[in-house]
Amino acid sequence: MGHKRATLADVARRAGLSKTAASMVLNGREGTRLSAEAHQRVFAAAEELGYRPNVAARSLRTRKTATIAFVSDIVATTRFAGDLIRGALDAAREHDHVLLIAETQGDVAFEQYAIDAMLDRQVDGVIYAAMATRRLTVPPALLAGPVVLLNATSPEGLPCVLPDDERAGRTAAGALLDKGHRDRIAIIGRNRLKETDPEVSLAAGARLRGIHDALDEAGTSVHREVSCPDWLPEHGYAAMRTLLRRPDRPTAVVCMNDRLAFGAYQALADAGLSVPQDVSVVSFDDDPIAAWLRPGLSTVALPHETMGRRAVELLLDGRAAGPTVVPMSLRRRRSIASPA
Amino acid sequence: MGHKRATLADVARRAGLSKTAASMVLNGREGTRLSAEAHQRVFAAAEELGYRPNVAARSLRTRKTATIAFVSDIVATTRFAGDLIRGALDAAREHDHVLLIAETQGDVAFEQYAIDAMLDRQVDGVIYAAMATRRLTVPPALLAGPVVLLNATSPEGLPCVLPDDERAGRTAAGALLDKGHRDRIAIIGRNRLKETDPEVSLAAGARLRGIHDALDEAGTSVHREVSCPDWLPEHGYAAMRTLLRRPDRPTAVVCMNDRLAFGAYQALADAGLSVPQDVSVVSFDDDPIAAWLRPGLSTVALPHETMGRRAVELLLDGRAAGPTVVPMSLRRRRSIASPA
DNA sequence: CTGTTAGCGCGTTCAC
DNA sequence: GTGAACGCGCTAACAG
Repeated sequence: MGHKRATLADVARRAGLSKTAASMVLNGREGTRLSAEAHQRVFAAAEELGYRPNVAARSLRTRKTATIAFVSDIVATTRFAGDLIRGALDAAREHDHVLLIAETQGDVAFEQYAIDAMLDRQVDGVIYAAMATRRLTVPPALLAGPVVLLNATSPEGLPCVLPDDERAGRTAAGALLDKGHRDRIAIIGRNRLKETDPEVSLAAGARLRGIHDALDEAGTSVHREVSCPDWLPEHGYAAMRTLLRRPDRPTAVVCMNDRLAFGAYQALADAGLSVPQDVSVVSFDDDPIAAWLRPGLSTVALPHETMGRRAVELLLDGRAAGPTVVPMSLRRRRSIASPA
Repeated sequence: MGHKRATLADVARRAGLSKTAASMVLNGREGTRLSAEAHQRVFAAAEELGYRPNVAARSLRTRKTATIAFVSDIVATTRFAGDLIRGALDAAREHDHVLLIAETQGDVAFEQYAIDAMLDRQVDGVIYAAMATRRLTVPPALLAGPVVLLNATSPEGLPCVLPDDERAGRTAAGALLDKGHRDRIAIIGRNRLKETDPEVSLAAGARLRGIHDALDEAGTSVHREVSCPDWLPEHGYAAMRTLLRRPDRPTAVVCMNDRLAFGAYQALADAGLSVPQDVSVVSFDDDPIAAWLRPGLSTVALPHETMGRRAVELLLDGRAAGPTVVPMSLRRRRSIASPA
């Protein structure tokens, strides 16, 4: 690949100057040390030869590769991984950097491999990403250089980027309160494990706190809460069915994520009820299905692209410490109405 | 990053040998040239120092970086991008390689930037991926080194990896025929642009041919075909409604992708019809929603993970030319039954 | 047989 | 403005 590329020596020769001079000119060093004429000649030569520096050679001296490692636990599983990566990619490009990616699949051996591979390539820093917002422990090898955690925190208090799930909870509940819902708001998706183990999820507890706080402040409280073994459509379906079995049906439901909401929609349809006339629904994530549902699902969006971007900015900036919280905003669609 | 790493010189010194000896031992060169004892000493020293070669330094001489560029048009938009990448990542790891990723966003300037950045880093080859199966023209700069197209072909006849959409079409139609559907099979998702412009889609035409061929061979033909401006749920919804307006309602429908099928499900539900008792549905892609729908949607899966894997295998193997076709298989769920 | 010396590859940087 | 060394690992040529 890239066989007969012009080297700095070629440029220097063509410009009739030394490699040193060429290097200085091309790197914009030393304002007046070289004549304007020398500048012209070097630029012209570089242009004519299509010169591009060899990053490997350069990094040997400078110890900078303009390359960032993006290591995540799982890239393929969730639709959101792509947004995280895209944001990171965009920011990297803006700063003339490039991304080396690897995934650990939650496997210690793979993780070790990935980290070694990145370090062998002298990356300038690493972004360590989790696909579910959670706390994790960072492999010690990473602590030697710049790291930022993406969608995760760690006990070490490293710089990290997190979505603001607590405010998202307030936002979701607020959207319902604003429309006049009050004493018949239910929650679908309580889950003890997700709520109590920060290594599993940080989102569940935070969203819940936000919801409860908002209702508290409005002088009311949750009507009913249904637990789910996981946050999948089938669990949302079952949860909504149990809510509908009771006579005092809720006027509104907040689902802990969009997949649950999808299941809830199905249960409502099966029961002959319609959204939002009979029951309003609000949720979290802004999964693509939120827009595909009929009526469109109002949901508080995960700002994954922004988060990915912020992570590389923090990494390149270098002076960040502690968490950076990215706001989540409500995508208003048609699933919320005033109670009948 | 990686500040005080041990160098080859450190290893050699500790082993009491020259760098040459250490290098040869560590690279497994020259069977008997060095004593067994020397081998021991070098290995021991390397082990004790945690030595790992500096890839940049090595590549300066060998011109190999054990790094593959993965350049795609769009990573974030579709859920499938992740699978393509994951497959590539897995195969890369198995061959001790690493992936440098970039996306062009369909923008010529971004593409130029990405390619230059990859080439500057002396990647061993590039995988050029498209998120929708289509024909594209490869930037000339890439033709200088090993390239494989992923989910795309090019006029140049470069090595490429494609899903077998034509057989997928036969498979989908076959699943319906097997259950006894015959003269009332409809298609949702005809689209002249996708079917005729290979730079837009190669999948549409191929799937359609497969479906038609299978019906031909069964001595029948398509009952009705509905065009859609795009392959989104809303278009599937509209298409199904137009089918249902006619008195001779189809007994089965094949949707050109799962998102259309999702819309079709909604229209059927709105009409009070049920899948598969009233209408059977089969589709393509195996989007996650296929499993979430009720009943589960039977669909012919895009083998994205396998394709990603195959692409790096082809690239590293080096001797491939022309297309490699990856089979698509039917995910049997509950959306197909015998006609009433 | 067992090993070493002396560059090389490419760009940066120090001392003159 | 320049020569020469340097960063790190590989390798042709050479020597005990």
